[in-house]
Amino acid sequence: MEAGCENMVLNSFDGHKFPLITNTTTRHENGSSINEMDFFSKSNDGNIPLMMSNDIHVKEEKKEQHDQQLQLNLNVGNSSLLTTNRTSNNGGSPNTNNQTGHKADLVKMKRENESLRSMLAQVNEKYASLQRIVQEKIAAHETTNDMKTVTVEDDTKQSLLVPLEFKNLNRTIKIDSNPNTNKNVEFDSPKDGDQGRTVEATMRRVRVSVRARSEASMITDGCQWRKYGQKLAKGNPCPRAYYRCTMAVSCPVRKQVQRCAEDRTILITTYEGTHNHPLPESAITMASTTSAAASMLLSGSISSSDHHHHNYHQISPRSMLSSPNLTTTLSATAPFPTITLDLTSDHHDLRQPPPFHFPFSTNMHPSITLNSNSPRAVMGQMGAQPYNNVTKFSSEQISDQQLMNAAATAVTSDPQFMAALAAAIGSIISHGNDNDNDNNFNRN
DNA sequence: CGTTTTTGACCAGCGC
DNA sequence: GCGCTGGTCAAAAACG
Repeated sequence: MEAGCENMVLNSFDGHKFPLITNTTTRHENGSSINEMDFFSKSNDGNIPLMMSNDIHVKEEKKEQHDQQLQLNLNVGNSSLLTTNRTSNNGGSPNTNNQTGHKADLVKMKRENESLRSMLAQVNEKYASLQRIVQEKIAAHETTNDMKTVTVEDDTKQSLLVPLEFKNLNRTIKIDSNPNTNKNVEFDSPKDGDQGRTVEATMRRVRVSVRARSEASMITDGCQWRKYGQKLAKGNPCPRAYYRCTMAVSCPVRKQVQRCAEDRTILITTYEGTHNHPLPESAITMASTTSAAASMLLSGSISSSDHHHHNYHQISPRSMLSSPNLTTTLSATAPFPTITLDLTSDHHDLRQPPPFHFPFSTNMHPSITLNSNSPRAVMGQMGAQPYNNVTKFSSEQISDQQLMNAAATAVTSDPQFMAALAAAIGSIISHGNDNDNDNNFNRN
C-alpha cells in the first residue's frame, strides 16, 4: 500500500450516528499509555459492538413497509422515556392526573418493550434461518467442489479456529489458473505448480484496510499486537507503524497503522494474513468484518462488467457489511489485493456514530450495472492520485428492487459470499442478542 | 528481569 | 546494474 490513501476506499456509515467512541488505554509508543479507539468493542455492560449504536435501526427498505414487523427501532424506548419524564411542572396538573398519566405511560412502555422483543425474536429467527441456508449451501458447495479441499491442508481446522477467515483463498488461487472461470480478481496468480507455498503467500498478501476517524493512535480490535517496525513512507509525512499479532507465537497476521496524509484525523489500519489461533470474542467482530471483505474480494463475488479495463472496484453504497451508505473499493492493481472499509464520512465521524443497519437490506452482484464514468470522483473519496482503473457501482442508477434481486441472486449463487456475510452479520447479531435489554453502549 | 518499543541496517522487489 | 521503496530484523533502550 502506498503512502497516504491509495488503495483506499470504501466509505461507509454516512449519515449514521455511531455511539460515542470509546477510548481504551493501551501501552504504546514510548511506553506511555495512549488512547486507542475501539469501535469494534463491546460496551461495559453489554455485548453490542460499537458499530452498533444507541439508536438501533434494523429496517428493511421503505418499499417493504408491509412487513412492519421487521422494523426495529429502539428509539421508541427513548420516546417512552421522555414521555415518562413529563411532570406536572407545566401548568401544575393534579396528582391524580399525573398518576394516571404515569400508569398509562408505563403500560405503553411495557407494550413497546413487548413489541420490540417480538421484533427482535423475529429478526433472530430470520437470521438463524439464513444461517442454516448458508451452512447448507457451504456443505453442498464443498461436496461438489473438489478443488476446494486440495490446496489448503488445514482448512477445516482453521475454519474452526477463525470461522470464515479468508476461507476461500484456495478457490481464488485455483480459479486464477483457469482464466475462463474468474477473470475479475486479477492478482498474484500463481504461474507454477507450487500451490502450497502460493496459498500461504496469498493468504498473507490479501489485505483489508479500515479507515476511521480517530485521534487515537490505534484502533482496538480485540487482538494483541507488538510493534516491530516503523517507517516513513514516501508521500506521507506520518510514519507507518508495523505490528504483528502476539496472541499466538506463530500467528502470521500483521497490521500497518498510518494516518492519511490528506486528512490526518483519518487512521488507516491495514490487516494482512489469517489468525492461526482462536480469537477472543472482542476480536471476532473485526475479524469477521475483515474476513468478509476479503472473502468477497477473493471469491469473485465482486466483479466488473469489463474485466480487462477495470480491476479496481468500488461497491457503493449499499453493499456488504453494513449501512446503506457503506462503500467499498477493491484494488487488484495494487501490489497486493486490497479491500478497504472506509468508516469515515464527510458529515459523520466516529464521534457521532451512525445507527447500525441490518446489512442484509441490500446487496450487490456482478450483474449490477457499472458506472465507470467518474473515476476521479472515486479517487477524490480515496484521497489518492487519479487512477485509471476504477470501476464504480452507481447506486443512483440501481433501484432498490434491482438491488434486492441482485442480492438474492448473489446470495444464492455464491455460498462463500453468503458465508462471508454471515460471518460479519453473525458477530453483530449475536452481540446484539446478548444485550437486548441494555441499550447503554457507552463505555467508561 | 522480562517484555515491548525504538531505530538503523538489511533485504527483496521493482522500475529505469 | 543501480537506485528507490516497502517491509522486516535485531540490538539497544525503555518500561513496568
